This record gives sequence, structure tokens and C-alpha cells, in this order.
Amino acid sequence: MAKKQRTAIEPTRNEDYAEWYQQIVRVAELAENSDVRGCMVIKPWGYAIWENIQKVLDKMFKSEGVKNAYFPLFIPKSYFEKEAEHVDGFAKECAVVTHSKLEDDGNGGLKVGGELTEPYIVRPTSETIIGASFSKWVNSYRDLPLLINQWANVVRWELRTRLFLRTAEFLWQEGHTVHASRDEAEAETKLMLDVYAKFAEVYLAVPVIKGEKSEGERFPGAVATYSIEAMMQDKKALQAGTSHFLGQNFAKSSEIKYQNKDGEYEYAWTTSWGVSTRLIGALIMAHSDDNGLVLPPKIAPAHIVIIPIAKTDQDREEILEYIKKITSALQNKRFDGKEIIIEVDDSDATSGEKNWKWIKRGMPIRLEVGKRDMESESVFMGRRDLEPRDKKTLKWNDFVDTVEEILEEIQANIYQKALDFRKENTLIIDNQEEFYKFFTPESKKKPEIHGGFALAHWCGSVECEEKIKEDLKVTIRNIPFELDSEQGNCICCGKESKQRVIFSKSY
RNA sequence: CGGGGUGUAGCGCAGUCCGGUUAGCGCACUGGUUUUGGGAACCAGGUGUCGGAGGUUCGAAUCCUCUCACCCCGACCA
Repeated sequence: MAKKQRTAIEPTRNEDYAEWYQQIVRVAELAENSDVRGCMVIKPWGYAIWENIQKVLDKMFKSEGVKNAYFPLFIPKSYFEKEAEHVDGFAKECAVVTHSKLEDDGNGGLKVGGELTEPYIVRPTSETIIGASFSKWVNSYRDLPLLINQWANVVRWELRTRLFLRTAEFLWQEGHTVHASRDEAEAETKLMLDVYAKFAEVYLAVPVIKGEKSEGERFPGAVATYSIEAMMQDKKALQAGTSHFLGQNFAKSSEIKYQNKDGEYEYAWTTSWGVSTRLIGALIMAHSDDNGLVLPPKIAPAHIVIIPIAKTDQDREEILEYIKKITSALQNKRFDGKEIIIEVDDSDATSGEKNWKWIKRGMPIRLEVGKRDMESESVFMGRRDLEPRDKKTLKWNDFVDTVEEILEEIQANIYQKALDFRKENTLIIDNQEEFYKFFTPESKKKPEIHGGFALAHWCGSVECEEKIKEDLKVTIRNIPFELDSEQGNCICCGKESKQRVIFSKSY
């Protein structure tokens, strides 16, 4: 048997996927656990990814007419109580502020004091507090539509946390809009879902499936919830973004009313939509390999690392001069309409170590520049979408001339790889036995990576959804828009069905 | 929140069952020498309130009680 090739990340995806994920987060220096239960520290490299996500999305929202605003972190308990389903959905995971000060406890410590008359809830989502403002802001049909977004942190007291995927506190954006008609609100809900899908596919290079959530998976208080679902490399689904049509539920509980053209008062129609730092989890699990993080160039904090390779101080000086020539030529180039970000790793680690460091952090392009390259006016290029040792020499000015195409190609390759993976692991299944087999690992003790997306018929009943969940831990991810309605029989009960849905295990 | 597991140096771990020199190993780190185009070698060195709090004991990383955190599997969820 061939000797196992050394990988930068151990264990590999196949050996232990969950542990591999944690290693990527650690080794790529994205985030770490803090001393606060369930809360993470996002490190500079990870935060830079989030900043890029913010930049791009913010621009996309604004071009749809959405404006940013900011609402309080604290929500009075009474606001929460107004929407019954909403309370049910979030009550079990709320952090509650009940006191306003700390006092000397006489033993060198502190005790809490100043009990509040009404407890405040640290926002798990802001529908109710934003609704309170909206009810004041909206008076006339002329005030509509009202399109607001907030970049914020929210707290959900999760019992089981995982860095980026589910943390007690996370960063996100939440869009909240108000409309005069049902149709307009529904159109907005879908429009924002389209924005998310475009963002995921074009920037994160993560192919997603848009669709509607089943009733059981709906946002508490929503009339309809739409999601984008992505496949991770362990073949599980990750919900990467949601957009909710809230009907008049929240308008009624928050008294968001407007006067129509006839002077009559009507309840407005609202939507909300959000994506979170979970997207970074999606990014990691969709693309990274056994050597570390793989970043799509369009979202990477930097595009190129240049590693000088010098034997003597004098060589080093000359090589750095040569590198300066390359970087200043690159300054005139644009990728995705933006400046190309270059890191020159002049630290005194060995070239091998530096090389691997940047592989692990997912840098799209590595340029190794030594005396040989300098003399031949070349650079030695490694790409993160290729194998670590699959590197080639090219003239430095050719590199500068084609850098944009190279980055585009890396972006496209990463996307294509993820799309191919999803296709390979998406099956149309009409036979129940096959369906159960698809979702059952061969080894029960240490389940191997198995399953995927099953496109199967579903009659629409909660009972069938529940049964499959209980038997296989498989849920309906969404009812995809892209699948046309089609006659068939429910994979569970055999009754008539008009539509296939995506079944999958999920995060 | 239920079941299981783990906390010993920055990271990975041994030592714990059966208490007993100064708590150890590998990697990383610091200094030096030789190296240098693919995760360098050798020499020297620093690093720990053994997760925390109590208790038992002449003596606790080791035994007991409580507690906290993390990981895995559930339930819940973005």
C-alpha cells in the first residue's frame, strides 16, 4: 500500500470530519473559543472575511433601495409577548437582563443589584423592537415601502455550539421591510432570497438551492420562509440564508398601520431576511481540503502572497527590489472591480514553512520569488485550487497581465468543484427502500460520510416529515423553486404528491 | 437540556487505575552554529497556579465532593 501522503490538516475529512472542521478553523486562524460559554473570538483573518461579506452584501442591499439603521440590543419582555408563535420559537434560548448594577458584596467581590422593573431580552432577532419603531414611522401609503437593514450581533442561548456554525452570540444582518400589499411583500421576500443566492454563488462560490421551507421548519411567526441550501463536503445541508414573508402577523402585533389612498387604515405586510457569520462556516465546509482553508478570491482578505527566497542578505535586498517592481505593476490591476491585495511574507521562517502557512490560510495565489526567478524575470506560482506541489514558472509581466484571469479561473474552479460535488451527491429517489439505504451509514458506530440530497416526493403532511426525521434524522431542507411540479407518490406514505423536495441531513 | 468523553506548557499528548524525588515527551518558542527552491539539522535554553473550588492525607495531577469549559451523539435552532 502506498504511503499515506502527508496532509497539513489531521485528521483528514474522511477520517473525522467534525475534527477536521475544527482544525481548519484553528490552523487557518479564523476564530477560537473564548472564556465565555459558546461565544467565539473571531481572529483577524476570519474577521477580514466577514468584513468582505459585509462590504459586498451591503452594496447589494443598497442597490435594492435598502437603507441601514440601528436598533437597541435590548428588547423589553413585553414586546416579545406580543407575537405568540415568535415567543414559542425563541423563549428557550434568550439571555435576559434583570439587573442594572454591581455592588460590593463585603467580601472583596461583587453582587448584582438594582433589579429592573421590566426585564430586557438581549435580541435573538429584532422583529419586535424594529416593529415598535416601524409603527411610528409608517403612517401613510406614501411611507411605503420601508426598506431597512441592520448589521448587528444577536444572542441565542444555544445548548450545543460550534464555531461559526452555531454560537451563542453571532454577527449577522437582518433586513426588515414594510409594504402596502401582500404581493409586494412576497416579491421583496423572494428578491432578497435572490440576492443571497447570487452572493453565495458569485462571491462565496457556493452553489445553493432556493426554495420554500416546510411548515415545520418555518421561522416562528412567519407565513412563509424561504431558504438557500448548500451542500457541505460531508454531504450534509447547510442553510446559508433565510428570507421570511411575515404576512400581517408582526404588523398586527406591533400595530404597523398605514392610511391607504381612500383614507382607510390597513395593516401593513412585512418581511425579514438574514445571513450570519455562519456563512464563514459554509465557506469552510464547502471548499476547504486536507491541506487547509480554500478561499474564493472574490471574498479572500488578500489575493496574492509573495514569498521571497534568499540565501544571503544581499540577495534578499535585490529580491525585495524585484518584488517591489511586481507589486507596483499589480497596483494598476483590478479584480472584480477592486484593488488586488498582496501580502509580502518577509518573515524569516523557511520558505517551506511560509508556503504551508499560506496554503493553510487559503491564499488564492502564492508567488515564490528567488534569485533564479529574478534572473529569468519570472515568478514561481502556486494556486490554492491546485495541488500544493503543482506549481509553475511564468514571466512576471505575463503574470501581471493575466492575474485577473487567473483569479477568475480560481474562483470558477472552486465553484465548479462544489457544484460537481453537489451533483454527484444529489439523487432522484422514488423507492422507499433506496431512500432509507441512502441515508443509513454502513458503520453504525463510526458513521462514514454518506447520504447527500435526495429529491423525493412528499405528500405535504407533517406526519411524514416527522417520521422520516425520526427514522433517519433527515429533514426537508426546502421545496426547490427550480423543480417543476410533477405527479408522484410520497416517499413515506405513498400518497399522491405534486412536488419533489430536498431531503437531507443538515447542520 | 439528556447520554458519553476530555481538561497536564502555545499545540498534540504520557503520567492518574495502585497518592511519594525537582511533573515529563514531541512539535512550536528563544539564542547559537551549519543549512536553505519546498513543511531543515545539531547544540543550548525558557515555558506549567496538572480547568476551578472545597475535602481526605504527613504528602494530591493522582482519592472524594461540587463546579466550569470543550468535544461527540441526541433534542432545539441561523
